[in-house]
Amino acid sequence: MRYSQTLIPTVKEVPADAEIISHQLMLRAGLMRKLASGTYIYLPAGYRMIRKVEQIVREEMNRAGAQEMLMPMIQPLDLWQQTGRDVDYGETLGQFTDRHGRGNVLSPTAEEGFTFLGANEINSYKQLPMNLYQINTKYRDEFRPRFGVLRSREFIMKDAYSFHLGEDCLHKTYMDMYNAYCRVFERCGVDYVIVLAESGEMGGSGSHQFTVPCENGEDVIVYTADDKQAWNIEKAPVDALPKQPAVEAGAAQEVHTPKTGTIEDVCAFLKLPPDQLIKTLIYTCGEEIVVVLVRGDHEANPEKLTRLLDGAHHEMADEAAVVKLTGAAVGFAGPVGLCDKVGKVFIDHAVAAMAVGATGANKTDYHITNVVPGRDFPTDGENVQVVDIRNAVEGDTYEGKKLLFKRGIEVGQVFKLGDKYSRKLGANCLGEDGKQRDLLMGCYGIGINRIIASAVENGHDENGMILPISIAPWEVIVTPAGKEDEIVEAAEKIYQQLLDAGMEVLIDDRKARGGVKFKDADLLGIPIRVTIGKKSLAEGNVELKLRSEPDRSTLPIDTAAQQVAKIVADMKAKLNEPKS
RNA sequence: CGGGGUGUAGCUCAGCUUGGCUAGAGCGCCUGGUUUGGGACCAGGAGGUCGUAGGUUCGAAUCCUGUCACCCCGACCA
Repeated sequence: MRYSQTLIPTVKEVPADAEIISHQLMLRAGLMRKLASGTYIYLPAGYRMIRKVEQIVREEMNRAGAQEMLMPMIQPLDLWQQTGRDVDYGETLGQFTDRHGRGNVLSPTAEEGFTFLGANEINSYKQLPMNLYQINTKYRDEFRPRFGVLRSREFIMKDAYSFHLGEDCLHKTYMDMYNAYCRVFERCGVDYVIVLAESGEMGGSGSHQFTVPCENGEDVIVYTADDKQAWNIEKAPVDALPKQPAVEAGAAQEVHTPKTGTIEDVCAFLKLPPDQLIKTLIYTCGEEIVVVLVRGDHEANPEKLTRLLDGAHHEMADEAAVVKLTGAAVGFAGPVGLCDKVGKVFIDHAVAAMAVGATGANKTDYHITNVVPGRDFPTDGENVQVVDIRNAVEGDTYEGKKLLFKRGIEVGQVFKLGDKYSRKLGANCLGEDGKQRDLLMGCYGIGINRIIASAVENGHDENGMILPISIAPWEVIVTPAGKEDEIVEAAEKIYQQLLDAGMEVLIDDRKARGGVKFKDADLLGIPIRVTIGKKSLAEGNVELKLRSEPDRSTLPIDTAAQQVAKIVADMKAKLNEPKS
């Protein structure tokens, strides 16, 4: 590829609306441009990277026995209504009505489509296991796109769906995909950690997430101090806190606390630290009211609640429901006298461990102090459970081991879906025994664009990107530093030799000064630069500069192409080595 | 959706508080010349309905109102 004939619009200045380094560099290096909030145009260099990542994914999927196909991106709404996910996805689901008045969905993921296919085409156990995938554009109407490509509305995802009868069969494919994912991320040259995850909107019964540790990540990873176990924050379990020693608490007492709707206000007013408050969260789950109690300084964990409700759809109660239940304005709910009036009460361990606390009085502008769990409200009973229902925080332990936190970018996730979709969409088949059973499914996603952003987050310096050779837009850049005929001719010759040796090469044939070319080559993060300059050429040499190394070296011009080919091969081989 | 911020040349921004000649700078782009291994220099040039609609005014980039777009924080409130 010739630089002069390619659109690589690098810019010197940091774009004003890019906050994080990967976003800045992807714009500055001319990989992409923004079309609108959360939608990006991929330019030639950026798209080359996309295709290279796709190709690695494709090879590993095929190796793992999955078959590539293509699902429409626009899907009928009624298919989504059959699984109820039109509701579960909510506003994030992009929809439009066509000229015939039919509802359509812009696919944010494709369980429905693939299950539809499975329902129609899989009839016998003899076809199983079956594992299908696509690499396709996904659309999610994010409430707030941000961080460039990390949370965009439109993105490219590899999504695979497997079909089985029997847990063992599902588990085997699940592990095959798990291992394939490890190979994908290793080959792409990104560091990753595997964490136990909740299955979120997907529903199901087992999941691992592949996360690239990085400061700007949106996900929080929780791991034990011995580094043996890791979870997504949504899933991380915490030990129950030790019961605080009982104190001589007087009787519970109502206190007038005007205009104190938030924990902060209440703390300030009552002069209590937040860990002595009990937060009362009210949810509706169908017709049932569900109450969750957590300590004032803790956060309830929606995924843990979902699990406790067996995946039933629920949401925060609206204002009217809260007023109706508590008889008070929002902000003054409390457990005292409330537990009999609701369907379920989940009390976090940390609340049950409190000796005494303060909480809402179910009366507008009043709180109650000196509340003793177990005395003033029940901590057991038919509808009351003490459970782990909050997010882990600094200082928590699990099985006695200290929990630590770091941020990361989720680049892939594997799920066991069980029969959640197959049951609803009638995807069943005949087993060996001639009996009809629902198929078990697994699903497996990889965010293609996020792999690139992650690689940039973790591979850059003050001059630009430092890319792994497997996903860099070009493996080698040939830079003639000078416009003398002999330099240009030598550069063209070595360019041709490198091409002939099967490498992906960019020749910077622009009529620009050397410095400009070096800056752009660095910004683009091309792993290997071959420079043809006057001085070294006179000695029969070219220069070699690795993007990841500070120093340059020289190669004899006659064997340079050969040696560069070897370096490229070595770099690639290194990425293919199994992780130590 | 709530809060905050920003919209002026392709990019980064100044000008707005206190309205007033033809709206500015740097980078980028075009032409000519000198340079030529780490984002060169000199000279000349192209490029802007100041997001948009309305209002106030003799006069609006500047003041007021609406609206749109973009960015940041939050959306678990008890």
